[in-house]
Amino acid sequence: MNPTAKVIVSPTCNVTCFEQEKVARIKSELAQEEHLLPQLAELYKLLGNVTRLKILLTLAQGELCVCDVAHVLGLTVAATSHQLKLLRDQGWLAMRNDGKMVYYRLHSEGLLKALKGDLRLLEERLA
Amino acid sequence: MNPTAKVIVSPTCNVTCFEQEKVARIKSELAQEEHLLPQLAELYKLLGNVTRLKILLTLAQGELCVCDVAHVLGLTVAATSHQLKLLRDQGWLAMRNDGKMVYYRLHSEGLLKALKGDLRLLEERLA
DNA sequence: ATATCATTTTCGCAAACGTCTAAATGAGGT
DNA sequence: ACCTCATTTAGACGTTTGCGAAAATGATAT
Repeated sequence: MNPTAKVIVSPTCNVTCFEQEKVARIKSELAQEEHLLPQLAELYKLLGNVTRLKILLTLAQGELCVCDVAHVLGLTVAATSHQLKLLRDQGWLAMRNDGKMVYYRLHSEGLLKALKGDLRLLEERLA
Repeated sequence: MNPTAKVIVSPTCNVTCFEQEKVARIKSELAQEEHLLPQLAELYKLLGNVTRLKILLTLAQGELCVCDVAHVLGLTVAATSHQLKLLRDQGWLAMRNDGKMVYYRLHSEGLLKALKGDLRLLEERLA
């Protein structure tokens, strides 16, 4: 097989491409799951923050009001409320209103299970 | 039970705390897994980016040189190399040197499996 | 040794992030 | 009505991130 036949330069990114047909195949396969990737990345961004991970583990113990969560975290109530909102906006937390208090809790078990699974991956790698 | 007995103001963060003993218990339990949380957050930060997710899915198909990965992504080689390095630095990618070419591949199956699991969580929620 | 070419590194910049302070909202209690 | 207090929102500030452009590496070929 003539090696030069496999080399091509992309018109879009001006980059040499060696395995042209393989790249093309991967691109088209990728395009099919592409619609889910932004959502998955959003989820991971949400989890990529120690404060929010602590919130999830905290609420795994049951619902708490904002200032108690803030107390656990050692953060401002404002900062805590902000992070709670981010988790709630993506549907992972639910809230309950009682007088002037607001109680937050996990909305589903699924997220916590995924989290535990990923933790296991991390522990495996350490071993 | 006297309600005022449960209310306390933190000396550190100056925040009212209602369920003092529950908060204290959660804090101490959290402290035990605290050493793993930064690592877990780092992993999630790494995954919280569509470009890097695409790289992982791309290399799931087998090893590729940097410029072919760049071609799949539609990005500069420099940007691609940068993202590959981030994934490699955390030990999720391996590289092989062949002449002036560098071939990257997944270092373990575990990460991809975790990723698929988290994707499933996302799909469940949509249903 | 010189030129070529894949890759990496450095630099700069615009956008996003995490927290704080301060102001706004909203629900009770007096 | 007014005050108090839990919570949320707005504004500001320093840090981090993702990318491109350009320079630096490193290896091969002539």
